[in-house]
Parts: sequence; C-alpha cells; structure tokens
Amino acid sequence: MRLKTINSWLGIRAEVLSRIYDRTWKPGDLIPKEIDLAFEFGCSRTTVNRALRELAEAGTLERRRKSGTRVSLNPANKATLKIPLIKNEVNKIGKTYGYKLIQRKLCLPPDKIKNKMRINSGIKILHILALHTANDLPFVIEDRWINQHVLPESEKQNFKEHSANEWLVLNAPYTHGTISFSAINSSAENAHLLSIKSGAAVFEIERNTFDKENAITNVCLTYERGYRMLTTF
Amino acid sequence: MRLKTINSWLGIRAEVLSRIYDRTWKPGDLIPKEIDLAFEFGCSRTTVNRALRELAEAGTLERRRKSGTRVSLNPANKATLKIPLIKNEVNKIGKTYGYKLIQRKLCLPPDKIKNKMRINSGIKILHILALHTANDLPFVIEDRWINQHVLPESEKQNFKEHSANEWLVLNAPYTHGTISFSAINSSAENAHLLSIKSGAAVFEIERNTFDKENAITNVCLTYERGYRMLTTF
DNA sequence: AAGTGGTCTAGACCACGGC
DNA sequence: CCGTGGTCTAGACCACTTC
Repeated sequence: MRLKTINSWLGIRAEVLSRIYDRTWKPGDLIPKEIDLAFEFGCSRTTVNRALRELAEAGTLERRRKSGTRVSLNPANKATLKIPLIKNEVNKIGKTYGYKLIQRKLCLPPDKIKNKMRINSGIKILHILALHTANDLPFVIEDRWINQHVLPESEKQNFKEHSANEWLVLNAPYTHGTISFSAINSSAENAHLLSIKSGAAVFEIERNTFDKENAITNVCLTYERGYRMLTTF
Repeated sequence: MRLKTINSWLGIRAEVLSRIYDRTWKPGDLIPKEIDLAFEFGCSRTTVNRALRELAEAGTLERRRKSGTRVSLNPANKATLKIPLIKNEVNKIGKTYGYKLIQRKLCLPPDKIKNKMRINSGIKILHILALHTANDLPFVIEDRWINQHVLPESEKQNFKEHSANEWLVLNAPYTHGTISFSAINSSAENAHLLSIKSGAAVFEIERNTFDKENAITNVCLTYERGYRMLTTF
C-alpha cells in the first residue's frame, strides 16, 4: 500500500535513516527491495536507487544483487578529512599566513626516503625545508623531497615566494598517493623551528604522491603543538 | 563532433581524469558542459552527470549552475578515513584481538567532559575505562563517558565481555557527531596501561556522538606507540 | 532573462550471485 | 535459472547563479 509520497532522493535517504534510527530496521535487517520502496514512496526506482546507493557508500547500508539491501552491522564510521593548502588552513582560522624557505638543495636522500620514493641509485634529488607561519608564529614545518627527474620544471623553481605545496598543486599531475597521520616526539631541530620543547608531542602528516609508478614527491608536515585535525559526521 | 563512444559513467570518469592528468584541462579551467560531453562521448547527459558528480564529490571538479564545471585548483584535499570497530582493526592486521574492562562506574564528569557533552548540573554519568589488545599487547585505551539518561539501556550493560564500542554501534542510534585527531604526550596512567614511557607521544582520537541535541557518548581512544592512521587517494 | 547543473521519470537491459 | 541491484536512455522540469 502506498503510504506517502516522497519524490526526492534526499527525502528518501532521510526516511530510511529515520527508520534505522527508530529501529524499525535494525542492524543486520534486510530492508524492502527498491521496487517496493519506490511503490511505497510513490516515486521511481531510480530515485530510490540513488538514495540507497548514497547510504551504501556512506557505510550505512550493505547491498548485494539478488540478496538485497541490509542495514550495516558495522557502519564503518567514515570521516572525510579536508586537507587544504596550508595557506588556506591558516586563513580559515582568521590568522595571517606567512612562509619562509629555510633550505633548498639537491642532495642524496636518506634510505627511508629512498624506499618510500622507490629511488634505487645514489642520485641526488631536490630537498626543501620551509616554515609556514600563522600571525608570525610557527605553524607547520614542511620537509619535502621532490624527484626533479620526474618533474623537471621543479628544478627551475626557487620556492622563495611560494611554497612547494602551492606550486605542486597547480603543476604536478598525479595518479595516486598515500597519506599517514601519526604522533611523534619532536626532534631537537623541529622543536627549535616550532619554538617548543624538544620531545613535545607533535602531529605529523606524511604524504607520498605518485605519477603511475614514479614517486613525484614525499612531504612530512609537522604541526604546531596542540594542533587538532577536526571533522564531523 | 562526436569523437568516441563511452557509454559508462566509469569510462567517462576515467576519460575526464585522463584529460586533467595530461593537462588538456588544467587546474582552474572550465570544461565543456554536460550536453556537449554527452554528444562527444555518444551517451546521455545523465551518464555524464553521474561521472562529473562523482568527480566533484571527490574534490577533483567544482561545479556550479550557470557558470559550469571547473577543474579544482585544490584537488588533493579530501581523504576519507574509515574508522572501524577496534576489534576489526586488530583482526585486519592479522593479530588476535583481546578486551579487558578496567573500570566501570557512575561518577561526576570533569568540567571538560561536561562541556563537551553539554551536561550542566552535578549529575553522575557512566564512565568506562578499558583496554583493547592485539596479540595480548596493549593496543588502544578506551576512555568513555556514556549519558545513561539519554540511553537508559546502557546502565544495564556491564561491558565485561564486549566493549562499549561494540555495544553502542548496534544499540545507540545517533544523528551526528564530531571527531578530532591529535598528538599527546602520554600521561603516567596511560603510559602504564600501554607499557610505554610516560611522556611518549601517542595518537589520540576523540569522538562525540549526539542524538539530536543530546550527547550520547564521548570517547577518547589512545593508541599504542607508533600507531599510524593510513589512507590512500 | 537565460544558461547550466540537479534531479525525476518510465522503461529497458545487463551483471551478479543465490538457488 | 531467476531475483535483485547497477546502469543507461531520452526527455522533462526545476533551481540556482550570473548577467
């Protein structure tokens, strides 16, 4: 029996969430098939499909051909983090952004970096060390390696005015990458740059970016003391 | 002119990514409108829309009515993190999961928690402290507050066999929440529980979950030394 | 006012996966 | 085999944004 008319996929998503929420449909339960929901809501199957697909992508539902759609037992809390340009991140919290290049030179990467960037031989690559500031206080250390053999244009940049961060976004197409987040006791050097005590816990983000099988860049961002990465769900 | 036939949204997404990658369309550029792409690819506008919508959700494109679709200036900025049940997280790395309840009692929350959970008066709420282990070694400390006034069933649970983490997923519907990630110098208590040195940097995830305006639970997860949260893009 | 994306429809065919 | 979700189509109308 047709109960109500909901002709938008957002409305259907809300209704489905509401039924999960009020435990009409409990974790693990099979919910009606698309056709039946379409009839019940007085809309087309396409619209129901859109709503259920979004919920499945969010981890709320699990769908399988033939067997149907279930309320997920394990709504894998997915948090989407926005990782903006550091400049934008600083501006967003209402502070004045500043940038200072500390070092730029071609040198032999340590083994750790060589492994991550899949560089075998004893070739030199571009190393950049820079400090991003917020209201003239240290905000993030950018410790970056760029494979200028993969990205020859990078060798012509001095990175004095603009950070490698910004230049790469506009000029380095990539195919994929990895990110890792961790907590580190700051080294003496980093502590000095950030004006904190050596050993203080700091938040680090490490990113590796690839062009097919070639590593373009590896960057380690070390944030100011007390930095928190936030998101909502 | 119709150049080629691509009749799946995945194919179109791949083609668009390829053109961004080979710099046919550069960051900031306007790309053709849906109708034109549909004609070029020999498919319906609906299919093009699906492909472009997915790319916009991924942060690769930016779309606006009337003005059209642009290649995002800032594409590498969204990372989706899956935050699974701790049990699943441990199993996934091929280790044996264990759980041990350390404390469970009703008590007055500290001001910090009261603010986060929007609790005003001097009421007692449920506090849980537990340790999750991997191959019998400390993995995560779960330090949780549950508002049993919002979730009366929680008061009947002893959380001896199964963690609050697991029970809540199946029994506590929520409307929204917040997550924050940070780096902390471990307290003496936590260092003891994790068998590490006091002051060692540890990774913390704090989550607040709400049912409309009511806070259901606040949890602080403190991970083993050296823990890394990983994702790819 | 007009251009562009956002969404809905009704119907169709296909792909996967239980049986 | 056959039920269910996955996707595509052609056309339609709407909503937002810029002019």
